[in-house]
Amino acid sequence: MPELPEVETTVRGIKSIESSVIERIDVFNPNLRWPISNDLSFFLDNKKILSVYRRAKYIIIKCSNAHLVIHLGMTGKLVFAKPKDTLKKHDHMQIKFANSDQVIRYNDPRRFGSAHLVKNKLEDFRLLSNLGIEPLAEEFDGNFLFTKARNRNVPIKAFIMNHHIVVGVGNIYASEALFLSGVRPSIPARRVTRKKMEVLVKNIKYVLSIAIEKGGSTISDFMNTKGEQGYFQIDHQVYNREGQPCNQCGAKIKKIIIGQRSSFFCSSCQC
DNA sequence: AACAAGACCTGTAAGC
DNA sequence: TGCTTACAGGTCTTGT
Repeated sequence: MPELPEVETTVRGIKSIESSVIERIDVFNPNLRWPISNDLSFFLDNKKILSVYRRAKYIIIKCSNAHLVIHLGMTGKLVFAKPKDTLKKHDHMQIKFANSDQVIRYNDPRRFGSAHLVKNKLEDFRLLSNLGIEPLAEEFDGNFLFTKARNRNVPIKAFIMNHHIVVGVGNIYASEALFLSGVRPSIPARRVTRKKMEVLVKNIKYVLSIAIEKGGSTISDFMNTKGEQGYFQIDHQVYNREGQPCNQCGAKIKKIIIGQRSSFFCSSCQC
């Protein structure tokens, strides 16, 4: 469950582990995108969790002596369970908390996710050090995006999904934000006007915020595992609606491939 | 520096 | 029913 709102929902869902002590970490299957470090347990057992937060789509668990950084990839999930619950297929690791019969398990069928032990400065960690701005930050505005887009010929959709520019805009919300902005996903980034960039930024913030709100509404169910519920509540205007009528004008939604990713748009509303 | 394409995996649904 | 194929929410790495 990977787009930014789902990651944010996950972070909020596990926020309660802050100030808990990790009793032990068990790695059942280290094979993720990168192998899980085998000294995770050595460094983090009996350490206190100071805070849990998100940067881009990374979940950061700050412990007293190091950071545990988790990415959910395409299909990763963090779910609460009881220690005696039987392991599920694709459970890769488990964090057990002291004085509690609660564990968090990381499950990831496609293994595009990862988990890292960061012992040194977090800012220097190679996967975090070159990231762009947070989409919900105030400094992310029309001027910022317009300026960054000078001399950039990539399609605007690929541009807003480039996390060296802005992080956390995934394939679904890129299509949705472009539709709401009346901007065709295939046009070169440099050709989007300043005014359109302002609208686009507002809509990126809008779709992500709404999705976080909706995901947030299922947080109480989160511990019961139904993590994906929030995701499917969201009404998509264009995503995955090829051939169906546009909700604004009735024209058929089209699908094209941009940067090897499916992209959906209305050729009448978006130019 | 910028961009395109390849790579990593399994599960599911559609097509034959 | 069973086999084959296409495709899926991400992003790092390699090659032009």
